[in-house]
Amino acid sequence: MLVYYLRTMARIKIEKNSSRKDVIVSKAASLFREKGFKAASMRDLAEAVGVEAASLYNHIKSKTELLHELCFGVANRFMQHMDEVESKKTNSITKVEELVRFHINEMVKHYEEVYVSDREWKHLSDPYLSNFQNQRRMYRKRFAAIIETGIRNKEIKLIDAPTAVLIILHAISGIESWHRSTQKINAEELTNNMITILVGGLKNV
Amino acid sequence: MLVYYLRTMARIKIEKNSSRKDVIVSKAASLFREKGFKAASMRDLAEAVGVEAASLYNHIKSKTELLHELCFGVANRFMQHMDEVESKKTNSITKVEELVRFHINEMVKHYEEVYVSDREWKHLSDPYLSNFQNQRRMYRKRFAAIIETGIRNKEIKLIDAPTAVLIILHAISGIESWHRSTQKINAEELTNNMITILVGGLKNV
DNA sequence: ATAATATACTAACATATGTTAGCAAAGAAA
DNA sequence: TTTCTTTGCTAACATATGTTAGTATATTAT
Repeated sequence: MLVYYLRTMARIKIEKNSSRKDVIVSKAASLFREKGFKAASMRDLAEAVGVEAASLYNHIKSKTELLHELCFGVANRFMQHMDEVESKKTNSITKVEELVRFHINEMVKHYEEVYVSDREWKHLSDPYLSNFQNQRRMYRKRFAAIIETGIRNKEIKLIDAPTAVLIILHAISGIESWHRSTQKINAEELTNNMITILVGGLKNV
Repeated sequence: MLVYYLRTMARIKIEKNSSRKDVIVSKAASLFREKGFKAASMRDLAEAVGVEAASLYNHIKSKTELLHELCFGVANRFMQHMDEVESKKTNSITKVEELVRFHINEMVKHYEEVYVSDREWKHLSDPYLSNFQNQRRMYRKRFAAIIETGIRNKEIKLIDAPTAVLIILHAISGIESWHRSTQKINAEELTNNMITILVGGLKNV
């Protein structure tokens, strides 16, 4: 008896409530994170997805569209959270702490996307590029405003607020190294350490 | 009378005590910083230098060699400084402060190179890649060791030292945003703000 | 002035890359 | 089953890119 092993056509496997495009975007995130946007080719992506490069174009418009989706997905989440925090009636230090916690949490849970949004947005093209840059600027301004309020209320030291924002945001993006580290402490411990250092400082008083 | 405007051959202009290769490496730094290593082409670089792409190869071996030079140039300076700091007989907080000041100073004075070394080393290829990664790991370990000593001496709060290092280094790399900012405070002021926040913390005590 | 070296140019190569066209197969709707 | 839509495949394209070969032209040394 002859048995013919006919190769069936590949198919992108999807989970419930997710499209094939979602799968592609998600794999793109981890590829762009690993190699960088420019160095990651559509053929690489296709292989990761388990399909031929041309097939991807049944689901997406272009490589850049993938970057859009990733960058704005992340940016929107952050913007929305900023709205929430601003509307709360807590003091400034608490707001700062909440923003920091959210950042860390996003970085830990959606590592690849946040990382890509943070490091690869340069490769967006206008009008998306300017749009994205504006959103970032806005976010930082609003963050700085919270710190400035805290300074006026004497909750926070007299420092340059934009510099503080810059430090905080970049410090958090350092979780990248933590994420790759072999001897990771757990996420909660990491968060607490970060809050201690960023909010409380290093010096023992 | 006929006047012939004969185009003379282009030539890479050099300053005293610098080779043509130095000029190329330096221009490469700013290109790689602006566009990223992969997105910056040798033709871009050639144009920046004022010469045809092929001519670059009279001075360099390959595009990757440019990245080597940049990355290891920076790494070596940092390693050497670490040697100096370790050999000093000051307390730990002072050592940390000195390391931070050096970082900021390097970032401000050799912005492009430091930035590239920090963000584009991924595109190195072995054996340079592993070599570079090892150097980084070593540097962070030595930095963490200083902090740990400080913790034992009760100079520094009881925190996870590797996390502290991670925060500090990434916070400093945020100077990139400062560097691009239109309303820069001056470098000294920035440094002091950073030290205040990183070493002293945000909270007003 | 002549020879030797350093540096630049043009042309071309091999390869990688994003993307499209046209067609085949699979799944869903009728 | 038949029809329609979705999703995949192969082949090919245009372009960009790193790099080399071969040659011409400056600059430096003799």
